[in-house]
Amino acid sequence: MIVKILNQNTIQVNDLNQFDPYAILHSGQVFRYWQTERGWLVMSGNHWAEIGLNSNQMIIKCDDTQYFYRYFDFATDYQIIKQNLNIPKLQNALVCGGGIRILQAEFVEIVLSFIISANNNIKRFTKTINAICERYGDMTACGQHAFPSLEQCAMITEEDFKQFGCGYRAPYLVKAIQQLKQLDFNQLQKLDNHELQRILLEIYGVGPKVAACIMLFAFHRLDVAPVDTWIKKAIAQLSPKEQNSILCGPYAGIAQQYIFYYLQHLHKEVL
DNA sequence: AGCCAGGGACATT
DNA sequence: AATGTCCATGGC
Repeated sequence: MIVKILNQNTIQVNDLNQFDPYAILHSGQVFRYWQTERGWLVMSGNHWAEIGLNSNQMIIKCDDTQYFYRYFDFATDYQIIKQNLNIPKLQNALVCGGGIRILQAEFVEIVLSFIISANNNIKRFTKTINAICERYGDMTACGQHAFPSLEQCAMITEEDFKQFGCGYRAPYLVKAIQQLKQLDFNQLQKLDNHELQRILLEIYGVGPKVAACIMLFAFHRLDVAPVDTWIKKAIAQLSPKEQNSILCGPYAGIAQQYIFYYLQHLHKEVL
């Protein structure tokens, strides 16, 4: 077993080869996390979890173990997935980010976060997202504000979004929030990739890349690979066949995630 | 100072 | 269907 649920608020992680909190949190899936004395604090929607070491054991203390068992995808064995991703050009990235897991984050939070992410940089839009949460989201027991509920989001005006630095994406967000009211996550979950993508692309401000992020990070469609400017540059030097082996297949989304984290890691090393 | 950022809407061809 | 242009704004 990857983890053991000790009680209602505690998960013990046994296999650290497939759980690297730093890599997971810095792989561009989610943006509401903070470093603490012992490790990391993560918020997803209105849920929180603290990941840290207690007497040499990796422990997750959280408000809801069932929620975070699903969030961290602990039912999936990533060792087997990694064995299936025996693509030569992927091995460096796989060694670097071997502890990455694909999270199952909140639908509304992912949609709005990635609309804000468009043609933006991670540092900047993380600030924007957190500022919106601090203004409109409820305070929680962990000391951080929740991501605003859809009802709370619906109170935010275009001018408000602009004040938080959303720029030209402000009107996208206002309309997208109204459209989200008409969608039901549980119903969308039943759709196949093609149908789901078609619906997501109707959301104002959502194009092919953001739709792919929503499908991978909120709907856990592991075969969907978002292609952003970083990934584009990385695969440009590969042959069509190599590109195909990475961006297609049942775990294309995970392969892409290893590459994205690897690029970010190298970028930081250079600086 | 100028390029870039986990792109997308919209017009033009 | 494919391509081109414009977009707010801070990080670097």
